[in-house]
Amino acid sequence: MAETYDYRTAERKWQQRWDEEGIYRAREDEDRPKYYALEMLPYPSGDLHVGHAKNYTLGDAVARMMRMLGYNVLHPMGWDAFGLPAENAAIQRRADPNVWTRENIANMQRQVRLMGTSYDWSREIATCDPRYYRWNQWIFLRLYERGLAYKREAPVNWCPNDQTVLANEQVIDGRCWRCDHVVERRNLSQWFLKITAYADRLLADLEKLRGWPERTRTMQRNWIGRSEGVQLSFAVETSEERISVFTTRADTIFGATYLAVAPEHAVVEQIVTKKHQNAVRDFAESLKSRSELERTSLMEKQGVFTGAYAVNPLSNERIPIWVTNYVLAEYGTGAVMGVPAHDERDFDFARKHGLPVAQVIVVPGSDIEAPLQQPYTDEGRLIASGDFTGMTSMRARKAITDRLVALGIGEAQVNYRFRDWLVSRQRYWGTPIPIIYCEQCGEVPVPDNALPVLLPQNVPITGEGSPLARDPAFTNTTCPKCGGAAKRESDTMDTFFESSWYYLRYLDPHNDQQPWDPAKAKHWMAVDQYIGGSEHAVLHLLYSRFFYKFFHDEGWVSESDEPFTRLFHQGMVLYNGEKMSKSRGNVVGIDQTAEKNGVDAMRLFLLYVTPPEDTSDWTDEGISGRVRFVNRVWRACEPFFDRARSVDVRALPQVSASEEKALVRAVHVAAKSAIDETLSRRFHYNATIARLDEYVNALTALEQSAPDSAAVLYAVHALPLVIAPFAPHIAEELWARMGHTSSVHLERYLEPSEQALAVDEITLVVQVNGKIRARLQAAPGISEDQAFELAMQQSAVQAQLDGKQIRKRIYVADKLLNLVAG
RNA sequence: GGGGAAGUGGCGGAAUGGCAGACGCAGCCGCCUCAAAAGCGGCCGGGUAUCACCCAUGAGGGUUCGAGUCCCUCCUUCCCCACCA
Repeated sequence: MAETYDYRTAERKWQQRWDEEGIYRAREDEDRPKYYALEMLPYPSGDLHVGHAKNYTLGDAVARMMRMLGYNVLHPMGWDAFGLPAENAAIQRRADPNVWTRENIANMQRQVRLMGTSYDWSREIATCDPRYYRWNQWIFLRLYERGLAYKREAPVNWCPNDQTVLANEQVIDGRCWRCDHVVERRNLSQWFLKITAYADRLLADLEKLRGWPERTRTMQRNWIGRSEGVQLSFAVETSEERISVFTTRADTIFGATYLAVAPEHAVVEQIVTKKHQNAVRDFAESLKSRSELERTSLMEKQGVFTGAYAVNPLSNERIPIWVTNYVLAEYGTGAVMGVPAHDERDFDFARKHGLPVAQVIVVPGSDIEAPLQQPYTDEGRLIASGDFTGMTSMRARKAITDRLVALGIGEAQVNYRFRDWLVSRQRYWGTPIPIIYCEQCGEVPVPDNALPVLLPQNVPITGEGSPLARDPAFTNTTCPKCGGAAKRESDTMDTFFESSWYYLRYLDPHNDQQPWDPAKAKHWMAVDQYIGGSEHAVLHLLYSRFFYKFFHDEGWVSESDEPFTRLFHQGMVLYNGEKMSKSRGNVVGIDQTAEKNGVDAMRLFLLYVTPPEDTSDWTDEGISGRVRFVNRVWRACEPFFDRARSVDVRALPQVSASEEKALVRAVHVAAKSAIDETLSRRFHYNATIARLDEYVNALTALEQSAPDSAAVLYAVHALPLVIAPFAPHIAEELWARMGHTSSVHLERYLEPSEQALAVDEITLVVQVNGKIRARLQAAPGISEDQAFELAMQQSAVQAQLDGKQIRKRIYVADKLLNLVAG
């Protein structure tokens, strides 16, 4: 009676063994090339589902492949453990955020292990651990010393539901990224990180990131939003005030027919005339009470006249100053020159409010006297522009900028769309910001030797206001400078702070002298392959690049100033075509799936169902195909354990029959596919697993017809080696059954042999005028003339050539012969 | 409105410019069985005159001896950004 494969027992046994023997532990080793494989660290929300599993399975297959290809692989895992869900659990069911998070970590760690992943658990981190967030505070202080962390009052995004501020990157379509509540604008004093100081490098270095998806680079480019232009000021007729505007189209300055100012702009109060005061105030008030979402979705351009006029510094024309809803207070100077003839928004606004449209650029091929029916936003040759008339737009921009500089009222300027990163949060479950406020000394940083500033336990969390601010035991302290009574900062850090540098802590997770040893960073960085969802294309990936450039400037990391050499976004997993969610109750959990199908089948299915970057659909029928595959692998090997033992898998078997050669070839084709997909970084293991199917199908077939063949014994013994990165448990079990005492995962991968991959016979396609008329079996390397002779003997070819002359012969060696006739 | 990616059987998908549909799922037929499950074998884009030929990779054009693949136009879907001056 044949023994059947018991995946439950085998999986448990091998996971335990790997753990005990620490076979995935990484050590610095100068003799082998290093490879840092990393998946984005998860938030410990409670349970893993097959969506997580896809991410970790892909990363694990890559790490295992690289390990078997001779690389010294670092593959760590940890927990992004601070954040709002823990606090919400505290509010809803009085759970302690610390206990809640620890329990979730324990459960998710169990599930990640259950998947048979090859992580080095000795490097595990949790960001809510004081031994970790201590270094958050340390890094914050270094940023502070460099002037890269600062506090200021600014209009910020406030989520009334989560009772905290949000970074611009966390506001999606005017809504909170976590709870989807409409975000409000508030003027608050908050901590910022000066990411804009790195704007140019963050933008320019995107060019270096050839191993990143193009669309992610484009998204970052657009998010940074660099634009070159000139900032110039207009005199106000009845006031000492001047109004600065930013424009990328200085060449259109003679076409300015009004100035448009944001309602929040400080100059408005100074210049507005008595007569217009009420209208302007009402207008500003009507906008203030609206959320940013309402304001921007309102698209319709509105505005009121201030009664004041400005003077165009080059044409000396007098133009009215309007307050409008379409000028953003936070971008540029909060004011723009309105050029209706050459800007779509200005055109809309001017037409609505009866402002003149002054054309200053020639529209090619049209009568310049005819009034413009639509704005002309392309470049061209200038008219009606004083000294600059006749110049091209490009030349005029330069000349006009030079003139404005000479007049002392303008300068060339670069503006960025993105803003500094708002990092303070009015929440409990995060890293305390290590700053103390003293009445005598002002803002004082906590000294390094007083770190960490511990997050206090047992603080009441109600969901209203900042919990730390209401805890006097925490806020009351003494000033590190003068020793007098002082107050601690009660805000905590955005959790993206922790995740911006965690990949460095893995290198040196137990260091209590510094966040990491720069020598270790020199050895292991940069991350060779980073794998995670595309939802972090801007947020986490931009922040991390910023941090890493700062670390590089400080000399804490060497080599590159980019942390992630190659990036891969895996697609999400649906269930029966629908998004999985707790509320729908259609989440496919890891525990049930592993129990029902086995982990190897689950891993194989996730890699097989689609290319990894595509959205995959989990179906119960689909996984059954891989369960069948695992069982087929077992049945193909089980009767041959004893005989296959003595076969040397590192030497090709002596075989002559074509079926035997075909089987040996199938083994090597599969191995080559696995290697090619890994080294090309395409990771299309769906194709590799199809080759594994063919391998096992060929093996099963030959076992029927020639069970004693050397090819069968070779293919049986090689199978665990070839499937090891994808189905690690059954691979290990088979390997052990064939007499090996050390792990298959520490073996070198099967090296594809040219000889084994070679074919005895090729099929040569014969075309006449591009249509297939015959197929010839021939030896590889057949000459064109020989092929032609054989082709001409084919009746189907003769029939097509009947009465025609061959004008041309196209020959692709070992593939095709095309006869062009007419 | 701008930018990006993609359209191939009932489904997921495969195919360095060279045999379209590998491999699998579902389905159908058969073997095994008292029966079922499992397993094994076969069929499985459409048409017709079925050991053969014709049509077929969203639609239309182009380049080429040859196009699913490259170029242009259009249609559709998905994603991202969206008053950034």
